[in-house]
Amino acid sequence: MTAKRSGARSKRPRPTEFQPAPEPRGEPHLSLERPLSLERPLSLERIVATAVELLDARGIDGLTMRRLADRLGSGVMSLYWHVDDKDGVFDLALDSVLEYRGSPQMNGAEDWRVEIVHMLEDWRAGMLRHPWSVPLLSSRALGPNILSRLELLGRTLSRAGVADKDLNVAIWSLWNYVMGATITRTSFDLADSDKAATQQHHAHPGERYPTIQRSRLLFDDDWVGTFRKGLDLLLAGLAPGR
Amino acid sequence: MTAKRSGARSKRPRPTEFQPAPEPRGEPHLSLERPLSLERPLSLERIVATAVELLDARGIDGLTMRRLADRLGSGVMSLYWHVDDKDGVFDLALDSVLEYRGSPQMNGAEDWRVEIVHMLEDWRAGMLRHPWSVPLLSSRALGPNILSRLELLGRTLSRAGVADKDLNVAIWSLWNYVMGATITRTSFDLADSDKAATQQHHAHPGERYPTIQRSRLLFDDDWVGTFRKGLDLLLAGLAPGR
DNA sequence: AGTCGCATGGTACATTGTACGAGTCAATTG
DNA sequence: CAATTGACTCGTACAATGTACCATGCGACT
Repeated sequence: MTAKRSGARSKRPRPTEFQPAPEPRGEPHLSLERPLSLERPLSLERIVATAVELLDARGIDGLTMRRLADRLGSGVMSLYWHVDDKDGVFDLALDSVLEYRGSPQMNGAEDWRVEIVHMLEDWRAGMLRHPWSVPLLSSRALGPNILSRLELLGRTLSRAGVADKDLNVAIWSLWNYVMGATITRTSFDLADSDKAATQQHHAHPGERYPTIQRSRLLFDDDWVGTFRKGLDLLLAGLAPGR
Repeated sequence: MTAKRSGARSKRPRPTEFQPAPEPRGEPHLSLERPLSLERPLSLERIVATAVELLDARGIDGLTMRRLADRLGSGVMSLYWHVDDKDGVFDLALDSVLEYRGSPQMNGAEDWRVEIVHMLEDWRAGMLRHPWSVPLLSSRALGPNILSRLELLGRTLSRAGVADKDLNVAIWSLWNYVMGATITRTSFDLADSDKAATQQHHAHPGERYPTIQRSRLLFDDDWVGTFRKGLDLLLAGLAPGR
C-alpha cells in the first residue's frame, strides 16, 4: 500500500537545525563503499548546497527542480522526499546563506561596537555575495539564523548599556538600516547590468533630477564608506556611552 | 505581410512617461460610441490598473497573463501589443504604485522635517498597502517615481542646510531606513499568516532567543511608533539645525 | 522467509509565458 | 469607389515548469 507520503514528507530529518540525536532508529547505511548506488546518496545538505550553487550561478529563475536534480545526478522526484516543495528549497537555501559564525576575537569589554559592526557587515556581505537572497528575504518569513542574529544584536546592545525600553528601537533601527542598504545596493547592481531599461533615466538625470545629479548620488560608488558612515551615525545616536 | 511585431512592440505609446505630443500620426479612433467592440478598448493604463488590482487581491503569484486578460475581458495575446512581457507588467505596476503626489500644505520655512517625514511615511504606507511591491522593489531597477522621491529627498535636505559632502550619506541613510523598516514589517505579516512554518520558532522564542523574548521584540506591534522614533533619531543625527 | 520504512525516480498532467500568424477595422491614399 | 496601410486583437501551439501518483529497490528487524 506504499504508505502515504504525506506522513513521510512531514517528517524531515532536520531542517538545518540540529537535534541531540534522539536515537533515530539506527544509523542508515554508512557502510564501507557505496554498494551499487550510482552517486553519493542524496541528502538535505547536498540539496541545499547545490541549490545555493545554482542560485549563485543562474539567479533566482535559474533554480528549477529539474536542473537541481540534474546537478545532483538524481531524479527530479527524489528531491521531494527531502523537501516539501520548491518554496522549501528557497527557505533552506536562504537560511543556509545567512548563518553567522561569530566574530573572531571578541574579547569584549568596550568591543561591543566592533562586534555589532562586524556582525552587520558580515550579514551585508553575505547577502551581497548571494544577491538572490535579498528579494527572497523580503518575501519569506524569518528563519532561525535571522533570529539568531537579532538575538545577538539585542544581547550585545543590552550589554552595552542600552535600556530595555529603548532596546527595540535600537535593534530595529540597525536592522532596518542594513536591510535597506543591502537592497539599495543590489538594485544598483541590477540597474547597471540592464542599462537598456534605465538608460533613459540614468542618461539624463540632470534634467529631471538636478539634485541627484549634483550630488552624484547614483555614481557614488563608495558604498562601503557610505554604509559605515550611516551606521556609525546610527550607533552614536542609539548608544549613550562614548 | 503583417508587419513585424518586433517593430511595433518596441514602439510603446508612453511607458508612464509623458511626451510633448510629437503628432503621433492622427489620433486613433476616438469616435462616438464604441462601434461593436465588446468592451472598452485596451490601454496601457487599464492594463496596469488591473494588474495592480490583481496583485493586491492574489499576491505576486496571482498575477498571470491569462488572469489579467480575463479581468480585462480581452484575449491573452492582446496584452503583448501594449507590453513587452510579464516583467514589463511588473515594472509598470510597481512604478505606478510608488507615485508621490506631494505633501499637502508645504508652506515650508522650518517645515522641512515635516515634509521629509510626510514623504517617507507616505512611501512606507504605499508599499504596505501593496505588499507585493517590496520583493519586486528589491529585484528590479529603480523606476522614475523612485528617482523622483530621491530627488525630493535630496532637495529638501539640501535646503535644510545639509552640506553637499554629507548629502549622500543623509539621503541613503533615510532611504535605507525606510526600505528596511518596510521589509521587516512585511516579513512579519507573512510570518503571522503562515504560522505553521515558523511556529517552532515563535512558539518557543524564550529558549533559544532570551533577549528577543525579554524585549518582546517580535510581539511589539507598535510599528508606527518604533518607525517614527528611529526616524527622528536619524534625522537628529543627520541634520545640524534644531 | 516476509514485512516495513526509507529512499529513488519514471510518467503524466495542469499551468504557465509567449512566438507566430491570421484576423478586424479605421484612416489614408490612389 | 477600391486598395493599402498600420494600429490593434486574439486563437493556436509549444516548450518549460512544479508536482501528484505510483512502482520499485534496499537494508533491517521479526
